[in-house]
Amino acid sequence: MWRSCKFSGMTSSSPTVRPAPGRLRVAVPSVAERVAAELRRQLAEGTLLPGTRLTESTIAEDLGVSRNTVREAFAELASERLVVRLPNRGVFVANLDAGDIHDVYTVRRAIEVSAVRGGGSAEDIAAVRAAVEEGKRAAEAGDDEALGTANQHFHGAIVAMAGSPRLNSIMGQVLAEMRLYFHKATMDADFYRHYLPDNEAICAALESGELDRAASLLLAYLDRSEDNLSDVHGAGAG
Amino acid sequence: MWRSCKFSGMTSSSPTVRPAPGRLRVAVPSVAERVAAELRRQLAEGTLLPGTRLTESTIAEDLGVSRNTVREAFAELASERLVVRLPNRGVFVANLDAGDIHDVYTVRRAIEVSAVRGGGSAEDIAAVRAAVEEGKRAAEAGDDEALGTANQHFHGAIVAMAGSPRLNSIMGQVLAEMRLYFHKATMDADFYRHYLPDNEAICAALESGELDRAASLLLAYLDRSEDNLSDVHGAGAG
DNA sequence: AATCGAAGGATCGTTGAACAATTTGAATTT
DNA sequence: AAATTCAAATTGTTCAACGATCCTTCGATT
Repeated sequence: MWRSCKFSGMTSSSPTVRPAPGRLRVAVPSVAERVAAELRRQLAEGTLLPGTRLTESTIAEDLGVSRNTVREAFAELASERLVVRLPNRGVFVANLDAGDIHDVYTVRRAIEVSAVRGGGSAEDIAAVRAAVEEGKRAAEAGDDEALGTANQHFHGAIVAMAGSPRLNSIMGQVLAEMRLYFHKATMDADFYRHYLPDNEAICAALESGELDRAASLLLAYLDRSEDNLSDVHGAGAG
Repeated sequence: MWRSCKFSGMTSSSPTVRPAPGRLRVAVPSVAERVAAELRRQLAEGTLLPGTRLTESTIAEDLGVSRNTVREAFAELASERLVVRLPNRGVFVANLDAGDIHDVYTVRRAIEVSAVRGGGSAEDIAAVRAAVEEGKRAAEAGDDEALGTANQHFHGAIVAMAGSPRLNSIMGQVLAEMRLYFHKATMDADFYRHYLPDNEAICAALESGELDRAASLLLAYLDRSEDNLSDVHGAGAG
């Protein structure tokens, strides 16, 4: 269940290292952050499925870090709702139910529509366009994985138009939650393929400055997407 | 700077306590959570001002907990953006700048407007009304503190209309960030008083089902509020 | 005299071990 | 079959230690 993936060992102290004199150090992530990143990666990848229990000591050993550090990583992931902490019982990979999915879409409707209504710079819109084309290429190549990724890029680019670090961060978390759900639900191979025309239409509306139109297209898209996903859920899970 | 406020001591073990047989225990918050709550309280109250450094060992001693526990609490507060962690330098109370304020308002515009557009149940709207009246009473009583609180209740009730746990949580964090800023900026005693008519108008529009009108009133309110706050900032801080 | 660089001290980051409290599941009893 | 007891496993929390890093001070150099 746990592939042994100690990441790059943390420092052997060579005697005379000058610690990069200038003020511009690259801010090496702490061990706790790296553990969180590693777990996040496995969650996104589907190695860790919803409901899986994450035992502190096991993860500590597997990653070669102390329990306390794992704990800090858990706190981070819990704040992102990727894992759930049951007091005295342990940490479990979040298992989204129908209500969560609806809630996630409520958040997406709020911030994506708002971002579209506010419009964006030429570069922002170019990034949206790039995601649309990325999706088309993935569809032609028949790469479903890449298609899903492109779709997330599309919606990420939509939110990025607002130029808000906080909205970007929220969107990132929400997309991570959705990824979690996707691994649980078995869905059509071309689940995303249906949305390519929507993405194209929304992007076109943005490019021609029809913000209101883009917003209503997006809203309709999100509603439909939520419906489809709920159907999948009904079929795929108990 | 730190009032000694060890919270209720954590358990002396009496020999034969039966641990409340049933499954319905009240989920006592962990020590880390209580530390986070205590710090959050002091941040909201203004005891801890923006820029203040929070030293692990000091807080650990003051609250009578271990450094590791304080660390977990810091992680929680950092995820809420109430404190900022500078690697190897320490944890500081977040010090919002003009960009942060703008960003916070971007988030508020997104989620508050969206919530209003979606409308709410009779109870939801009644809660909004209650917050409006709470504000009126505070204004009459000349209680500025209560006025600010009522205003936050008003906007909290707006978002609560969406019935989304995630949006509520986001709004809670955003309001906490604003409170942080308010303690730093010295503003007119009746800063909020100007907004009472706006709140009333928005609430009235909601009650009569004019959702679009309520949404545009709210949007205008938020824009004006952001402007006012930016002015205060320009005057009050360097 | 101003600048640069080398000690010193303080604090953070992380570890490892320890122990109490709690949950869980199995064995035992009624 | 239901209830009770008991032991094992895991979490929650503390404590002590140590290297790494930052900040300050002090002294040497140009």
